[in-house]
Amino acid sequence: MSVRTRFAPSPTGFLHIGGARTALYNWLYARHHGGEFVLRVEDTDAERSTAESMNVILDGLKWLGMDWDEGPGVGGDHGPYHQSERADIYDRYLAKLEEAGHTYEDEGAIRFKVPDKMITVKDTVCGDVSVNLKEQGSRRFEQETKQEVEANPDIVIKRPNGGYIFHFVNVVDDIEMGITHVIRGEDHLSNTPKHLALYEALGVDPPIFAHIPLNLNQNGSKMSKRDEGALIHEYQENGFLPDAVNNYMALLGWSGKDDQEIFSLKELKERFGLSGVNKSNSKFDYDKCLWVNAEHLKKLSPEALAAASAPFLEKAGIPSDDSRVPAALELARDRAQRLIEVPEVIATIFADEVIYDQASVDKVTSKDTSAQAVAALIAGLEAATEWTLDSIKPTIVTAAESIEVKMGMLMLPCRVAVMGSTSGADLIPVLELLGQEEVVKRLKGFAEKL
RNA sequence: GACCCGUUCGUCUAGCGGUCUAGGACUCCGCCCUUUCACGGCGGCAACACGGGUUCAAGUCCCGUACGGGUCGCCA
Repeated sequence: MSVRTRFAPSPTGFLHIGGARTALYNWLYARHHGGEFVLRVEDTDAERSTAESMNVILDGLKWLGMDWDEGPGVGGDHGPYHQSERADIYDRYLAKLEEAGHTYEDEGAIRFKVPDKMITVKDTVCGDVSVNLKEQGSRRFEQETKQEVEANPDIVIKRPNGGYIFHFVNVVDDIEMGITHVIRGEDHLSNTPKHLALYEALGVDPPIFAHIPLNLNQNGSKMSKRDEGALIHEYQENGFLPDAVNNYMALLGWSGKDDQEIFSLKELKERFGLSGVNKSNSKFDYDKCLWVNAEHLKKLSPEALAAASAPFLEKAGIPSDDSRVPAALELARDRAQRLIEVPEVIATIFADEVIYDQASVDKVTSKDTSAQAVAALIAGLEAATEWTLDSIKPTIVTAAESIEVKMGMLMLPCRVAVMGSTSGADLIPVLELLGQEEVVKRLKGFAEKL
């Protein structure tokens, strides 16, 4: 059986991590089975839908590396892919429903008669879930008054203004687009009996449903766009790798059932399956997401690292054609969890002036041995006849011996004098990259502070 | 409130009746490596929500309770 999945976002102006994760599961499932992934825009609610708000979502998906076989920008045989342009299709389906006597008018709106019987959702993740819509819908809970009131269980499928309602268009589109597997958030589980009733009234076999658990924030409530890590474009801006984000999203609700946690997109594609999806909601953990990104960073080829870092270097004013950049990036890769941290680690190498971190400076200047240490460093390093990775360390050792201290006593002052901070990249390679002249210059500049 | 779903370390999870004195990962804490910063290595803290069953045997099956989440729109 061929597989066709879909992601059907409404254009809200943000690609939310929950939505991206749903998209990912659908995409992964389709790709794993060699099937198709369809993108459809649910913009029936015209007020909040703009081209721009949709582009944000498309850009997010593209950045993550999810391609769609049909949908906005690529076309396909089942278009149009914006619900706002599919009115005639909905009209056609509504006529079918009307003919079969499944609908009636109610104050200008069209309602669908809900059957008075148990409807069972056979969910791939959640198992069988049964409900009687007529019974259920005959009462409604009013949030404001906290009261149950009588209600019409028959669902509205068309508004008096002619607009169609989600449940109806969702079902029609999935039928028309030949969707075989509907993978969506568990918040839709309770809606699914309505959809099943619609499928039956239309005389169409429903697709396979899989409702995936929700991602919650640290407080255990639904993630909102204010929560850290909620918006995909922020990952991009902060220097996360797309594959790392995919990796982390996949892990939120899916497991490969072994101890592997770091997956490339390709591996995810090979291994993803609905049987690995679990039933309970998960809380988003930014720290773990950072760790996953760091792991992906470590695995990047030098070329890929350079390419991914380029925008961040540019923003920091580091010339990417500087011959020292590749070496500097290697120094940064192990201590940055995100690309945005890369410039912080290596900026001092490319800076004309050392930018001193006051706390680091204080730490060094408060020691009365520091002046002597810096003097020894200047003397030793200035006199060096060789300046290579291998030669610098012995030179510093010799300088330390000249004032009868251990090398460790010189490293911190040297670090702060040259790099401006007690933390940062590996010192010796930085010295090598900077060159003898620059290092001595920086040491002398720092000596004046003492 | 009614209905639906869920409940293993703080968090993500493994576990599909015996191999569980419950495994891995993140975080945190030690130690080692490093005469610098990290990476890394090793180790530690830490969980089967509760109560009843079923069974020779239950984290694993069943039923309750509690807690959490979801749905109940002429939003999607």
